[in-house]
Amino acid sequence: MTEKIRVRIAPSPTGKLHIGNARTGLFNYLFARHYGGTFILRIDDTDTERSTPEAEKAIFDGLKWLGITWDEGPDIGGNYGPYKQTERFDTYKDALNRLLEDGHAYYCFCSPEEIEQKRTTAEKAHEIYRYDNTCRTIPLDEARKRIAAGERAVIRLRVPEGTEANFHDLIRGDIEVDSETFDDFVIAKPGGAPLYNFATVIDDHLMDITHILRGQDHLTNTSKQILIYRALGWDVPKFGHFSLILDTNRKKLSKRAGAVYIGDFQEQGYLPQTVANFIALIGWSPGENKEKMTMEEMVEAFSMDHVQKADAVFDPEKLKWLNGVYIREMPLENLVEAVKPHLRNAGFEVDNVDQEWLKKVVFLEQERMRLFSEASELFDFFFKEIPYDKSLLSSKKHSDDELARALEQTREQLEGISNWDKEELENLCRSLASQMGWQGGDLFMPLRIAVTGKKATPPLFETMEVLGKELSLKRIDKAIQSLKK
RNA sequence: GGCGCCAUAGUAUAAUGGUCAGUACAAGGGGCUCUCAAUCCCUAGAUAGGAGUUCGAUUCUCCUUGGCGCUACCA
Repeated sequence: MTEKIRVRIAPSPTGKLHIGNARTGLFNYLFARHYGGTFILRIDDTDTERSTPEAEKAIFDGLKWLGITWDEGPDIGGNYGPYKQTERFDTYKDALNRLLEDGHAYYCFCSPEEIEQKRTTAEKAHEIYRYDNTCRTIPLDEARKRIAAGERAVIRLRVPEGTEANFHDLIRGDIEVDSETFDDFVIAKPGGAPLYNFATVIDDHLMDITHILRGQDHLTNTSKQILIYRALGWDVPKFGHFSLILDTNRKKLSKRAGAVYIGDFQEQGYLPQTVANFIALIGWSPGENKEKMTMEEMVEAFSMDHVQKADAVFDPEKLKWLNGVYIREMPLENLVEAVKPHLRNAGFEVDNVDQEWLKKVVFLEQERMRLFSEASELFDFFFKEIPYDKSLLSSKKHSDDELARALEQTREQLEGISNWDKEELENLCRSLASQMGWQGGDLFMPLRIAVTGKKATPPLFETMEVLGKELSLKRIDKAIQSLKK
């Protein structure tokens, strides 16, 4: 590619940053970086009813969190600004006027009610609704007079009969569209506020966008936009349409699927690099057996050749696995800091405790954690009293009485231990078990449950070491009591 | 309904006009081990169906079926 590449994402600030938008953004970013092009963020806020500043901020924050940076945008400016559509209305007005003067567009005075009625009538008759061109022949000066007199009118594009709007898609190849389906569609609301398809074309052209890479849900818009490019006499950019992300029921990813907004993943304790890495893998592969990649590696490897055509299901399980991979290789200090907010959230004291101790706690769980939000459950016995469940303690091999005696004996020996560290603990418990004629595990499991309240924990003696002598003995006592009841 | 897009194991994907269709997650089994995890080994599992082109198709063409998207004076 010799031309200077310019790509953009143009989200509308009507909600939080959706994972699909984030992926489209990421692909555009990777494409731009790979080819040394420019990546632009534009805010498509022509829908003033639904656009909010909060949503706009969520988009900025979400992209930044993922590590996606842009070269031009509403917050940092650039040579092709402004980068918000609401600030470009004059530009649209000019283009609209040109189209009107040239006869490529015309005013339409049909009311929404009339249109709606015609539409339903057509549907009832099992006919395809197309605008019936009622206002197509109204001369421009007459239309202007009527508007001046207070009538409301939208602006429609004049689409010649039999017009084709086929195009070549970078991902899908040649797309052929039945020209019968076009009608004179609306490009601006009364008052001249541009509609999405129109504003987008103007902006993409004026911002010198070379490749429009977006979701497959825009595939039908593309043909309409091509008609607008032609009416304006502009070159048509290249298009590529990514597949959609589906939930595990093969439906468009919705809130029911759990996390669908980038902020959700952040809250649940996913690492940004996990999420960026993983969403890149939905619908794209580096072409070799490689999955875990840094942003730099993805930039290096990215190519439209390996972008998938078929829709892809988002698999939350694999995301968790990947996050676990990243967590395991995190420096302990970072992990401690990452986990703290989640522990605080669960009501655990993490600030006024020995930080070295906290590090040990986190270290014990590092390879067991897939999500930061799992921390509170994994760690609870380090921070709060545990419930004693006799049935959990009981085993098939030994009676409760035997168990209680064994624990009493163990407790006694533990009491006199000189160095409360994992080696000592293990040596002592092992010899105790063999004295009793027990398998190590037969003693370790009740001990584990006594000190942690859980069957699955980090290695017992390391855990006891971190728990400390006092607390460990206290818990063993309680366990003995509950066994005797 | 109309228009469009898509189709490799449960999921994400790799590959070639011609070896046992490869990898990862998930699943099952095993090793290690005080449990869990991590890790290692093993197993099962896919080219939607039907025609055609071809010496040969999972790959190219067509049809069927299925899935999805769009069908606004939203974006």
